Amino acid sequence: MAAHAPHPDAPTGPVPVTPPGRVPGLRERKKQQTRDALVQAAHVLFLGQGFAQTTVDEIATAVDVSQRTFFRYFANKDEVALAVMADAEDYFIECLRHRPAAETPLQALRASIVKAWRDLGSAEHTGLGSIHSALELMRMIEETPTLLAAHLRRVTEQERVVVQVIAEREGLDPALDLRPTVLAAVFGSVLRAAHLSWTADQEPAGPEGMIALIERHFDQLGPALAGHWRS
Amino acid sequence: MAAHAPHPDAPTGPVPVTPPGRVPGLRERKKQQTRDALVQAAHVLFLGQGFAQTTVDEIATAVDVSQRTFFRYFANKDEVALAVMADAEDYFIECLRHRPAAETPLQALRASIVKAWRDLGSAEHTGLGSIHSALELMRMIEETPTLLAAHLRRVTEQERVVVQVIAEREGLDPALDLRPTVLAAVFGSVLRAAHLSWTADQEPAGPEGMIALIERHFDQLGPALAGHWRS
DNA sequence: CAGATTATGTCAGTCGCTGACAATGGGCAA
DNA sequence: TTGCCCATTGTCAGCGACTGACATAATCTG
Repeated sequence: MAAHAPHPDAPTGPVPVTPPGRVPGLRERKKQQTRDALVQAAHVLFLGQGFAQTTVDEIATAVDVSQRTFFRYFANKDEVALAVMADAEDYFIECLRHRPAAETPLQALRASIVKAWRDLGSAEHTGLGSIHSALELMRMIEETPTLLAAHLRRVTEQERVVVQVIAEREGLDPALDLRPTVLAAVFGSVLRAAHLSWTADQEPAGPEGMIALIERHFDQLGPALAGHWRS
Repeated sequence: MAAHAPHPDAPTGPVPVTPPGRVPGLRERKKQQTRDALVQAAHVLFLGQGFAQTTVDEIATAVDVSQRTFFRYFANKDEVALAVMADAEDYFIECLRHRPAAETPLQALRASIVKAWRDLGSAEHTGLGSIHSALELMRMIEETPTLLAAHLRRVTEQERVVVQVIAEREGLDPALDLRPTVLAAVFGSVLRAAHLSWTADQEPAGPEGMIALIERHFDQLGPALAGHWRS
């Protein structure tokens, strides 16, 4: 589920981070707890009264912490809304890392999102928040300019990670060979197109519906790049 | 150069908009003037002391208008920084609209950005601000999270326009045929990859260098999507 | 030259976000 | 257990982005 450093600090110094298999300890647990509570409360409020209409104060007092504490967990209001998406993306990267080397890069990418969606869809809860509410979130993101902007930025950052993973997988240097970069970019854009057409749909089809949409978009990659369309 | 409505309002009512070939009139001219001055002043300040370190007040007083007036021209601080990019994108769309129908959709897109960059590069000034300062702007955008986010959002909005133009061009309904959407997405992502590698370069190569970069990235489209890379 | 429009300035206020400092409370060694 | 260290939190004060409301000044229309 990836740690997600509280925010400005990434200690990395002595060893405040949980040693591999050790029990987190009370302090760490409470932290995770309030973080989760903040995300939870924020989602409820956002979906109930809208993103802009919800103040950070409301979220904080709902969890009974100070506003200042909220900002120690999230750099800004956007971040708390995008938290679940971030976790999902991390899981996708994990899937990608475990793909068999025999697969084509494009195949590996495609198989990874499908797997990620299927797993997160069946798991019912990604640690918190069902897939269902995550989907409502996606629609909200698409409708809220500032959120959409922040989300797109996150996505492009993840794309860099994808470039790195693909490059390692194929034993290439992304600085010399443009293919990993281009592939990651194309992959990301196709995914986003699928997301968009998903949220545009009035029908809130389940995760399986989303997977179907993704597949359909990928299937159009070849035809779209092909020569003349009227033949 | 596309109107860019002052902001919250889009009259469209009687006819305050300039009738086709009529002289703009004093009021309109002064408006355009202060708008340009604001963009100009903002760029100087941004490049000189950084985006975050520049307050809206500074920009406004530099042009000798109130802060409130600034916000009547631009919805937020981001917008004034992205204004030139927006104009460039509008010009690109214009180029795309005039591409011969004989070209493949992908060819038309590719030819359009190249033409857009070349024209804007040789024109020396896009109405204001040379290409050179525009390039510095791009680097700043890439380095400033909030600006990057806003820029990405703008880009995806332009992608919708591209979808529309391509669909009309080929006589398709984008709701039924996914190819325009997928193509636009892929095109946008490849372009962005080129932009990124541009700003990553220490060498501030001119517009021609950028065109070369774009071409190189497009040439990798096929190879990137092809099967196994190690053959 | 009126009188209708429209851009602009002023003012006051909300909200996102941050630095500084003090207080609380868990982690841990003696 | 005791007591020290340090992390987390709360409080406070403040800056800057942004907005609504209203008054003023400028342009445009006839």
